[in-house]
Amino acid sequence: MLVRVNTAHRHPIDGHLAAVAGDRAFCSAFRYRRGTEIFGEGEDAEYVYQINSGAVRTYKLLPDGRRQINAFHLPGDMFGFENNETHRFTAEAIVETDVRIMTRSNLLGAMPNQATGPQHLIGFVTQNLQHAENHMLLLGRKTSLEKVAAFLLEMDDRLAHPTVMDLPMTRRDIADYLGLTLETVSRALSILRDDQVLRFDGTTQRRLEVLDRDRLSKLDA
Amino acid sequence: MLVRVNTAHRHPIDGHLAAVAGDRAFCSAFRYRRGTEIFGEGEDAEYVYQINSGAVRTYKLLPDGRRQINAFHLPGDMFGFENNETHRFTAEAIVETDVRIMTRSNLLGAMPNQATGPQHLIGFVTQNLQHAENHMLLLGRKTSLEKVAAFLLEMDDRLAHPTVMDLPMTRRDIADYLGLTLETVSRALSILRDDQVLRFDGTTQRRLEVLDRDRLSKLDA
DNA sequence: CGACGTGTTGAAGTCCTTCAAGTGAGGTGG
DNA sequence: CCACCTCACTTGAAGGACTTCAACACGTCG
Repeated sequence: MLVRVNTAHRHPIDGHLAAVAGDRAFCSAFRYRRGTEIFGEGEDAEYVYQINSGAVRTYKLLPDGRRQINAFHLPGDMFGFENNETHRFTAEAIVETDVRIMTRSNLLGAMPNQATGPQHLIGFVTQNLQHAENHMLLLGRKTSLEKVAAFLLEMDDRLAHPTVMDLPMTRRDIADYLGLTLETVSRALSILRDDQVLRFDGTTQRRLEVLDRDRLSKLDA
Repeated sequence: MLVRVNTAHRHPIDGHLAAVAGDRAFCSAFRYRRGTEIFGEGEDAEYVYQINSGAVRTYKLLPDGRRQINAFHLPGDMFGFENNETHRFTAEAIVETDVRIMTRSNLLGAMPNQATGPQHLIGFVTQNLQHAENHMLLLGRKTSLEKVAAFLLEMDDRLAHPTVMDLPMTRRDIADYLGLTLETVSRALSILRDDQVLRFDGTTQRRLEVLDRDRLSKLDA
């Protein structure tokens, strides 16, 4: 499973949720099974979540079912914080996932007691915005191969360049993240495999090793 | 020219910049000619801007020149505020544009004096994030006709549903905002014109009237 | 074991892009 | 004042990248 070690992409709000919010904050644990909805688009934003283990996808749907995944969240990541009262997208556990939960009011109530509270919050939202801006460039202007290369580099980076990556998401998840179909993602991965840029590890197609990061970077525009 | 009247999309930081930041803040005016760069990606974020009149595009470029426009900014809009020290994209005046400028440090220094300062800032960033999230769905999962319909609805809404819209941006700008080519945008607009959804006003193709907002909404997924 | 979920690969199709030509408005200079 | 240039836009035709449809392989799990 994925283990979060990297510091480059670390959230400003890091470490244990309760530690950030202060002692008064109440923080409890929860477990979601694979495929379970954590919260839905439009629901009241009662809680803020931090992943202990597992992985989460957040996405929006069009009326006819077309899906756009905004982001994948890995251990250590915080998600579900909304400035307004309701969630702007749906969150689902990709695999069995352990999270820490704190009520929004507890977090907000505890924050101002610490001088760095509001800065942390702005930093968190800003980081999400930055990711979204980069992703708009990817979605609007990159080719399928560039998209898949960028995805692999992002995962590789967030997993601190492990020798083998064990991706929690399906090809369809990747496709809905990159604005492609699952077949196109599969084809792109096959091309990269044939070009010796990556290697599938074992029988499962989710475990792979990046063999040539330089070439991958060049492929990503 | 565009006149900002609408309240629905109004920024939390509204009204005159200096009024928001407090009396101590120093705020000056500046004018940019059509096509001029206001700031570049990677530059130090010294100033925060608010548009008095005109229009601004913010965008990112790929090494080979492919461009993705994140957002169009109209009178009343604030832009250029970065939580980190450098600008994450380039800003250019689309037409002759008057802005109010305040140094980042002045704004940040004056903000905490007002109880609502940090909330305003978070709200501003959150609003940008919300727009980016919706735009990712558009870029990744909508068809060309849906994209153009969504663009028209967005402009119509931000201009408070005027009888005639006078768009400041070119077809290429619209295309780079929607992840399309200018020809595809032009074709989509022609289809909408032929279908009596909109009408071009006069000889210039930038001035147009939305004839059927309901049909436009249905076309936008 | 057989059913299902996931992934790969091929072939056909389609939407958008690319290439190309033509129109019209606006600006410049002789 | 108008020829001339340029820029923005439209429209057609051809091409291509990605999607859609389809078949098959492999692991997992009831």
